[in-house]
Amino acid sequence: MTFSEQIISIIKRIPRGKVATYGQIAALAGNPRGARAVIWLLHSSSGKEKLPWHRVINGKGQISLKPGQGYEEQRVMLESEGVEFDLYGRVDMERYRWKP
DNA sequence: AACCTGACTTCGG
DNA sequence: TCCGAAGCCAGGT
Repeated sequence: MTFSEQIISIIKRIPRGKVATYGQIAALAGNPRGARAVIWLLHSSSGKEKLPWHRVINGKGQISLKPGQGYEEQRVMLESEGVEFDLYGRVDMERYRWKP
């Protein structure tokens, strides 16, 4: 299994209504420092691999996409799964973080 | 092989 | 708790 394949399979395991951080995924794939590599993968494979990319957010518990660049879409996707956002667009990690 | 990019993370002030 | 700087990874050019 290559690092990239690990990332793909891991993201596919994230259950509905839960979210994971880039760093968390990288760590599960065996590379605690590979958060940025995860980003690259989402860019290259989110379309063809049918990944639940919307369940991946940053460590602060918020969506990293900019409004008009996919932010709204991701937020709607998550809310439709039951994930709630506060006034600052952050989610309660203690409650929604995916714990494998 | 060097350099750049990207939806990050961590640490110090 | 918030902001900026520095560090890190994989793939493409």
